[in-house]
Formats: sequence, structure tokens, C-alpha cells
Amino acid sequence: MKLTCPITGPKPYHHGDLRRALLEAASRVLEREGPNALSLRAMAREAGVSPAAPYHHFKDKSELMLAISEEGFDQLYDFMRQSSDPDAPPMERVAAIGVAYVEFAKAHPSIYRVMYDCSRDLEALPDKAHKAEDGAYSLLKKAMIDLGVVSSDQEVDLELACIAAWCAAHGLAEMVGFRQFDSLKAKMGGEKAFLAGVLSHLGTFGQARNRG
Amino acid sequence: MKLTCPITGPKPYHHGDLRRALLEAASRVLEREGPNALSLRAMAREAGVSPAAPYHHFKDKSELMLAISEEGFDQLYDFMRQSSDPDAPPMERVAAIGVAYVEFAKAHPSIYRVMYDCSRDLEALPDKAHKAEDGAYSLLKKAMIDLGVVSSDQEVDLELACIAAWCAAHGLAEMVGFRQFDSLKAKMGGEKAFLAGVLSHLGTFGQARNRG
DNA sequence: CACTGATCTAATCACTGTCAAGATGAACTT
DNA sequence: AAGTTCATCTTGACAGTGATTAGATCAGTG
Repeated sequence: MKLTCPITGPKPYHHGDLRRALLEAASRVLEREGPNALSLRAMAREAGVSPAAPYHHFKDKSELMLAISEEGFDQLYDFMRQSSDPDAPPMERVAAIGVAYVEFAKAHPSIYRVMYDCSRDLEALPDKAHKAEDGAYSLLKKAMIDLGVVSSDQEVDLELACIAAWCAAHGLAEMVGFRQFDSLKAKMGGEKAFLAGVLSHLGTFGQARNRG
Repeated sequence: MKLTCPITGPKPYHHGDLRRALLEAASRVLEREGPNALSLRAMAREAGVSPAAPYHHFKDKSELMLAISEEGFDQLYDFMRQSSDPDAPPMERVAAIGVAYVEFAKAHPSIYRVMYDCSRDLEALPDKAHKAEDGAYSLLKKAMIDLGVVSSDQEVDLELACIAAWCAAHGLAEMVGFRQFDSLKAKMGGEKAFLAGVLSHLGTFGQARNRG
């Protein structure tokens, strides 16, 4: 039986690219109702499809979350790349990357949460998510090499510097959303000043920001 | 009807301090099966009580999580206080506090996760959790004042420095658990070296650690 | 002793993740 | 063109979850 809709036309039994549609539906649910409201059923409902349909595209709920996480890291990578001029001096680049990171987390809090809930899940982290992170991470790494804080042949030390920067950005990204700091932000005249203030105390990003 | 047990004796209908027992049961479930397995029912089951009993002590699941979070922050405060000798030089104290923070998160990952899942929840964060944080936070604040990195009369700047330190510790605490860094840790000969390495790049704690 | 209020149970609802069975139709074979 | 195959999607079901309601039980008070 073909279901026909006067607007969109006949609805085919086979969707075409349901996986894509499901991911977009999930994204919509996330943005609209937050991470707690994301369920396979809610996603299916949003996509106008049966509750069990997603299981042909995602083995698990965790596999769905992983897919969302991958997309998130891709988007994060794109945003970082757009925000950092490759011809700018390395310090500005590192600072721009850090700020972009925090801004992304602020702009898409639900997706950001899924991204890290996934990363934290020790079981379900094969090479997939790792690879998804790679783009964003390597962008930072390149900038850090150019920055020359550490000698580029000391691979371990470079890695540590990158991790430290990532740590700082992650910690800050989570804290920015906390309500506790609202009054402080107000006292400082906005979130931007608050961010800059914390960054000025916070290791590599702060250094890059102050000197650059 | 009184249920009698040959070992523990008759089980009274009224528990005595069920709230306490429930929280301990919840803690056991958390440690044993992780944060995803924590449900009101699982907790009630563990405590040997009906599925609806918890609702007389916790309005909500979120209220339960909040209670666990409070206890967690109290424990964190105790651990920090024990780990930092109040007579030690301020730099050592700040470093000790930071290390204690990360070690607590590593030792009780499930509780730590609940603590921050709560803090992140914008709705359900009244003064309660804030107050629970206060102990741990004020401990850091005192040490930072003694450290004298910022003039103690500049209240805003002091706050920013504390937040930055907290950020760094939080970011690091989350990253430490990630599997991605396992090979790097192995290459460096253990997690301790890894931690020290990242800390050396990470703002205030790193400075305190290097100089102290 | 009876009464009251706090505490716990039983029964129920809507919702979730997950699975097994069947219906559908697009593409390939003959 | 007709038949077959196979991934895709639906239906229907199950256990487990958070949450609510009404009722059973008991400790303390007068």
C-alpha cells in the first residue's frame, strides 16, 4: 500500500537514505529537547518511521550516539578550520582554535555532551570515534608545532602539550554552561569577558592569547 | 505481616533510616555496575525494599542524583583536606589539592560522573549542590589566596584564577580516564608520569607543581 | 486505648530499548 | 516479462524504567 500525501507526494516504503534522515531527526530532537530526550523511538517518531526501523541502521543506541558523536567531531573540525586563518601567526591560530572549541560547545551543548559521553564510554570506543576526533585534534597539533613551545622532534612532549590544551578547552567548555557563574559573568559585563579572564589564567591558550 | 529472617531477625515495616540505606545501596550499585545502571528500582532492589519506597525520600530521580552528588562533593572535600597539609607552603598545597581532585575522580569515576551530570543540569541546581561544592571550592580558594598569584582584594580576579584551576583539574580528570591515551601512558612509563607531564603544561597547577 | 501522620507496599501507566516475525518493493536473474 | 532474492521497513511483543495512586502498616501522641 502506498501512502500518498498531497504535499510531499507518495511515500515510498523504502526510504532512500533513512540513515541520513534519522541522524538529522536525532539532531533536531537533541537541539529541541535536550540530550535526555534523545531516544531511538523519539528519533524514529521525528523521522516519521516505525520504532524498530532504526535497528537496520544502528545496531544499538550506543552505535547511534557514536554516529552522532562522529558527525559532531566533523562539524567541530570544520568550525575550527573556518575560525583559524592558516596564514595567521601560530599563537593567534592556537587561540582561535581554543575559542572556536568553546564556542562550538556553547552553541551545540547537547551534541557536545553526546560527543563526550561517547568518548568516556570505555567499551564503545573503537577506532571510529578516534578517527573522527583526528581531524580536530590534528588541526590543533599542527598549530602547536608551528607555535614551537616544544621541540617538534620530542613527540611525547608535543602530545602532552596538545592534551593539556585540549583539557583546558574541555574543562572551560563545560564550566561555561554552569549557572553558578552567571552572577560573576554579569559582574564582568558579559560572557566574553569571563571567558577571556579564565583563559588568561589557563596555560597554553592563555599564553597564546596574551602574547598574540 | 512481619517478615522474619533467621539471620537478621524480624524485618520491621518501618526501616529506621531508609534514606541513608538507599544512598548506600545506590553507591554500591554505582561502583558495581556503573552510572548507566543506576535506577531508582535497582537502588530499591539493592536495599531490599519496594520500587516505590524511594519516592518518600527523593521526589525525583534527579533529586536522588543531587543527593549522591552532594555526598560526593563532601567526600571530595574530605579527601582534598586530608591530602593537603595546611602548614605546607601554598604552592604545594594548591598542587596537592589539584592532584587529589584528579585522583578522586579516577578512584570514583561513577560518582564523579553523577556529580557533574548534576552540576550540568541547568534546572535542578539550586543552592544545595552549590553549597556542597562550597567546601571543596573554598579550600582551593584559600590556598590560592595564600599563593598570592592575584591580589586578594581583587575579588573577581581571584575567582577567575580559582575557576581556571578548577577547569584544568576537571578537564584533566575527564581525560585521564580516556583509553586513547593508554599507549602514550605506557610509553611514558605509567599514568603518574603522564599526569605530571600534562600538568606541567597546564596553567596554575603546573606552575605550582614546577616551582613547589 | 484510639487517632494521626509518617512510612512502606501493591497496582498501574506511559515510555524506553530490543527482538522476532512478517510485509513490502527494488534490483537482479532467467 | 515473470520470478526470485534480499535489504528494508512494519507489526507486535517483551522486560525494565520513572512516576503516580490508593491502600496497608506502624510509631508516637493524646
